[in-house]
Formats: sequence, C-alpha cells, structure tokens
Amino acid sequence: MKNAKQAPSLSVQIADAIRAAIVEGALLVGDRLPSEAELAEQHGVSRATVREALKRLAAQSLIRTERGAFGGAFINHLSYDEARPQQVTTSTLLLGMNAVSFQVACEARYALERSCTSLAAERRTDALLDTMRSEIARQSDPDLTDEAFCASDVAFHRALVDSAANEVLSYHLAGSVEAMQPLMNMITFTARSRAEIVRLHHQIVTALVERRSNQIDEALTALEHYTITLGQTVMQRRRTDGMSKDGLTS
Amino acid sequence: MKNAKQAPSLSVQIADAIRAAIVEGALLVGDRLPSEAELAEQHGVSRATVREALKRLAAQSLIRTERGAFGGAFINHLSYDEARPQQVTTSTLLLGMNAVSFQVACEARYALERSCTSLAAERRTDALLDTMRSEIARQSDPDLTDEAFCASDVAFHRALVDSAANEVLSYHLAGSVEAMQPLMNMITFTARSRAEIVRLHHQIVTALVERRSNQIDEALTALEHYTITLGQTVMQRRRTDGMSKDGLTS
DNA sequence: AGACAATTAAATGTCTGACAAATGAAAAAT
DNA sequence: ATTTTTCATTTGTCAGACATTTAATTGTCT
Repeated sequence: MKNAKQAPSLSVQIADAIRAAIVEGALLVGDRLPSEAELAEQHGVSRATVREALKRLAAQSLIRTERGAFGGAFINHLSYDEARPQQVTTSTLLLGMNAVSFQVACEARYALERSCTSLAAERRTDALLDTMRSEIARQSDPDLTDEAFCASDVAFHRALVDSAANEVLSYHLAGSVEAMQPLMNMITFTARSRAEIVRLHHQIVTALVERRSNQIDEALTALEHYTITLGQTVMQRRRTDGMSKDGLTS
Repeated sequence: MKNAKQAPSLSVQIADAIRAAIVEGALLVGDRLPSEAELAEQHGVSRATVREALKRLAAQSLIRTERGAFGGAFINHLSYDEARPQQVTTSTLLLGMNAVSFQVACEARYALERSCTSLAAERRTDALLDTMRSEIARQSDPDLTDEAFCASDVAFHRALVDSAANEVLSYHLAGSVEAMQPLMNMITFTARSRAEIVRLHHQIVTALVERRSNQIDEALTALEHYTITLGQTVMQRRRTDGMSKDGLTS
C-alpha cells in the first residue's frame, strides 16, 4: 500500500475550510476575514501558515487583500471579466497537456459555439455586427501576420457569441474559443485559406443580419471542417518532419 | 488619479513569472523547479516569499510539491478530471455572485447542453444509456429528497454529455451543468413536476437510442422552459415572502 | 469653526533563523 | 545479497522582527 495519502498540509486545510465557508454562503461578498494574526490564533498555527492558505484563496480570486489599517482579506466579488482569463489559461493548458487531437478540440469548440446561434440571431446588435465587419476587413489585409490573423479571428467569434447577449453563455464560450488560439497559431494561413475563412465569416454576418440561425450553423460547421483540414495538414507535416523537440519554432 | 495601481507584491511577481514559463512551454510537465532556497536566491527574496508564490501556483494545480530528499515543486499534469471541480466551483460562485437571473442561467445552460446532442446521438454507448436509465429509475422514487433528486438529475445530464465521447466537450458542459445545482436545489419538486421531468428524461433516452438528435434538442428545450417556469415560481415566492436574510433555509 | 499637518494604530508584506518531518540514496552491518 | 542505519536534501511549520501602507485620530494654526 503506497497509497497512504497523507493528510494535507495545514495551509491546505485552512484554505479548504475558508473556501467551503465562501461556497456555502457563510461568508458573503465584501465580508472581511479576521486578520492574519487572529486567524493564526484561531487555528492554532503560525502567521506564515495562515498566509500561505490566504495566498491559495487569492490565487483563485476568492479573496482580495488590502494593506494598511482597516485592511485585511475581503471576500472578492468574482466577476465574469475576472474569471475569464483564468478559465482561458486553464483550458489552454488542458488542451496542451492532454494529447487532445486537433480534431477533437475543434469538434468541441464548434459544437459549443453553435449553441449561441439561435440567441445571437434573435438579439444581434448593430454595434457587434460592426465589430464583426471590421474584423473581417482586417482579416482581408494580406499584410497581416498569421498571429494577427488568428487574433482577429478570435475577436470575430467573440463578437458572435456576445451577440447572444447572455453573459453566462459568453463566459463559457469565450473560454472554449480562446483556448484554441495557441493551436490555431501553429497553422500557416495561405492567401487561399484566408479567403475561404473570410468568405465564411461574411456568410455568418449576412445570416446574422437576416436572423437565419440555420445558416450561421451551417457556416460554422463549414468552418469547423475547413479548420480541421488545415490543422491535419499541419499535424501531418509536423509528424513527418521528424519530431523536433518543441512544437513551436519553425 | 487614485488609480495608481501599485506594483504587485513580490510573491505575485514571482508566481506570474513561473506561470508564464509554464504556459509558454519553457517548463514541461514533470519538470522540477529549483528548490525553494535556490528560487529565493535567484529572485533575491526570502524563502517565505517564494513559498507564497508557489502556493499560488499550487492552488491553480499548475504545480505539485513533494517532500523529502528528491522532492520539490514539479510541473503538474493538468488533467480534465482535476480541473473539473475547480471549474464547477468557479462557475457556481459566478452564478451566485453576479445577480444572474435564473432565466439567463438556465438559458445558457440548456443552450450549451444542446451542443452535445448531435454527437451524443451518433456515439451513445449502452453503458451510458444504462446509467441514464438507472438515474431515471432513481428519480421515480417518491421517497427521494429534493436534493437527491437534483443530484440524480445532474448525473443524468452528465451521462448525456459524456455520450458525445468528446473529453473537451464534456469538460465545458459539466461545468455549466453542475454549476446550476445550487440554484436547482432551491426548487421544491412536487410529485407532478418530478413526473414531468422524468417523462422528458425518458424522451431523451428514447431519442438517443433511435439516434434522433432533433428530438433530444426538443426534449432539452422543453426541459429548459419547464425548469424556468418552476424557477420563476420559487423566485416569486421568495420575493413576496419578504426577503428573509438568507436564501437557503426554509 | 475649519483646514491642514503630524501622529498613531492596525494590518499586510517581507526577512531571518530555526526546527520538524519526510524521503530517497548511500553506507554499514548482518 | 539483504537488511538496517545513517545521512543529506527538501518541504512544512514556527517565532519574532522590521518595513510599508493606510485610515483614523489628534494637534495646530488660521
């Protein structure tokens, strides 16, 4: 039996206890935790241990600390804007570390993205349509680097999901869409492939204007298949090119 | 100008630096970081400060620490199973802290869940179908508490999304589905409403067996509208009942 | 009385030095 | 050859100290 699974460290235990109190609602947004010295006394540990526990919670944005008199650790208001970057980081690492094939990642991403089409067609605004149009214009610039093209692509799709006017939906979809960017950055976009993508983006905007959610679905599906094709070419070349240690440099 | 935005603390800076190295791929899974003493020397800070930085990274599951002679901090393999609970916690808190209406949350959840229907119809397995059937059986037990009914409901829907046989998709959808549980737990499920939900669950299983993804969509949409109706009743009663301080006790 | 400056108290951020506990490797004993 | 012991390394924890930040308080001058 090597699975003895020793007890977690004190700082983990304390962090877990406070986290549970937050999740259960015993501690509300804006509430102040006792000072580090008080927490140390309450839990019978040193201040250093309490601090490590608090840093764990701060890393999850559950608390925020302020210095000075009347400072301390406060239960943080977790906003979607704050949570998004963390989710993107996690999703990106998950994709990178788990031998997920490009195809599986793409399949998930577009399946998820299609969940916004119905609401987007219903609620699209002129402002977001303009954003999408201007991103298409940028993508048509032949001098754009591949990386900038990808960034604009992400911006386009974020505008699409934001068109659904549902914050919760936007949060989940943004994570899924942005996490793909590092994978997309491996692709070399030729003039021909860029033209095809721009064409499908145009199709999406048109369908959105005309509130035809089915056509958005279709364009996204076409985009999915086209992207998978592009991706497989890259992956194949990488494999035959003989597994140079890293997957990022030329 | 009160937005001076003072420099982040040293432990934050160090954590950010290491995190960047991980995300950029400079540090690979399994790599060992220098010992705390070495990191302290390298960054010109004390060991306590380095430790706080490492605890931040550990809280995000980016590293794992081992004690003993050849121990230290190792780049963690971030698995979907590890990341899921964290995502659920975050999603749950986001829902609870952001005055998201029950309707908006439900709308997002079911829109996302419908993104699995096509793949699920294509790939469903007998094992997961059996899981879904047994959860339906449990839900039909009139002695079940409301909380257990909710838990079974979540298990049912997780089996549905897992039927799509796409790990990435399951990850995102599980977060969205499970985050709703605290909100669902506020609902009192009458015998009549339970029967209606079970009926729709049956419909989903049947559609899945017959690979009719459209019918799964329809059942999910019906479930969405029915749940919103139930939820609004609860929210209304809560409002007229005169805002007793907490939203959890009877 | 009111405006401005200095003081003070409370809290986090950081440092130092120490010891405990775990753990694998090497050395010693059988 | 195998088992036991020792040992060095590293994380976990503690205690105490000082630096820094911040808001409230107090003091002073007009």
